[in-house]
Amino acid sequence: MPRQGKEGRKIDGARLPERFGRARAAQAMALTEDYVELISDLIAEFGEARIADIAQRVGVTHPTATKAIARLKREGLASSRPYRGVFLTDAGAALAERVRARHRIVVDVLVAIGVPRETAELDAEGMEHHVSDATLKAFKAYLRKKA
Amino acid sequence: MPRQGKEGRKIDGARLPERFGRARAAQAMALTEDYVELISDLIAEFGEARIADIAQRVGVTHPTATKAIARLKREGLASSRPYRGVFLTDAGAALAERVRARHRIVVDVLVAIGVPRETAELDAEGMEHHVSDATLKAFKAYLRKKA
DNA sequence: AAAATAATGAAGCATAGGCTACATTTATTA
DNA sequence: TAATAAATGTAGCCTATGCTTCATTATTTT
Repeated sequence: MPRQGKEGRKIDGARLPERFGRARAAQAMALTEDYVELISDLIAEFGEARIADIAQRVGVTHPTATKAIARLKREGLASSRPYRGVFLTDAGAALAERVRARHRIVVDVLVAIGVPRETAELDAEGMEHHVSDATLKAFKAYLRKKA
Repeated sequence: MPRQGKEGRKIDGARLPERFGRARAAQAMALTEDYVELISDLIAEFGEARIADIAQRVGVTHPTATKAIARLKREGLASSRPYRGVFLTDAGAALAERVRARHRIVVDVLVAIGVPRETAELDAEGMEHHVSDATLKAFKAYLRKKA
């Protein structure tokens, strides 16, 4: 089979690797978003978010949760002191709020389209992390129009 | 702060870790789906899928692509011989076709809702892997109704 | 056909997110 | 208050997916 040589085929502009780089970045952000939202939920529900509860809800062992929290702290989204609960910084709380709002919108759009509510909740959990601001804006407009 | 003790609070049924386990599994599947679809594209376009082209399009170095292909082979989705191109097994080709069809539907739904085509293509790339069969079915019904 | 170029393979390292096992600290309870 | 139970911390290992570097094999080109 011929190799590319000096005049070899070039990558089509519409299919640059950027497409996949996005996916990898989004995946990293997804975990962050999930943890932050969960911490926010726990604080709202119990007044604090503890490693054991976080681990249990995420479905990992506590050392794994500890590592994740350490990452959030590195990123300035959470804070904690030894043997005490985990708290969100202002940045973390703001992120949690954005995530929560986006989640609601994604679910509402899916339901509006005809997806059963329960399925919508499950799928939104994975999909929401890949919804760009532009798409979110379109979703909001769609819901407004529908209402 | 009080610990759980013998009568500690229990996890709410609606928020079982399953939610997160799903996300982790989906993420693993996503890469598989992307590679399989890409190989299918390359074969359709050039008659063969070569490591170098796969790597370039995915945006990784060739050893990384080689590892990914090795995984596909382990999973029975692809085949290859040293210094030759990569091919899909029947299972791999079938998966590629399903992925392609789902991608189209997700993009079409986003566009129908009012998302700009280009944005829809980008976001669909990430979202599609989390669209369950149930949601896909609802998407199809929605598009039929719209048409 | 030899030399140069392109593609593939293989080895070794890094990082992220999992886990288990064990040490330590805090909170309950006897 | 001492003993027990629960929660947290720490260390070390595993797997997956990246990377760089270097060796090898194919293909082009001279």
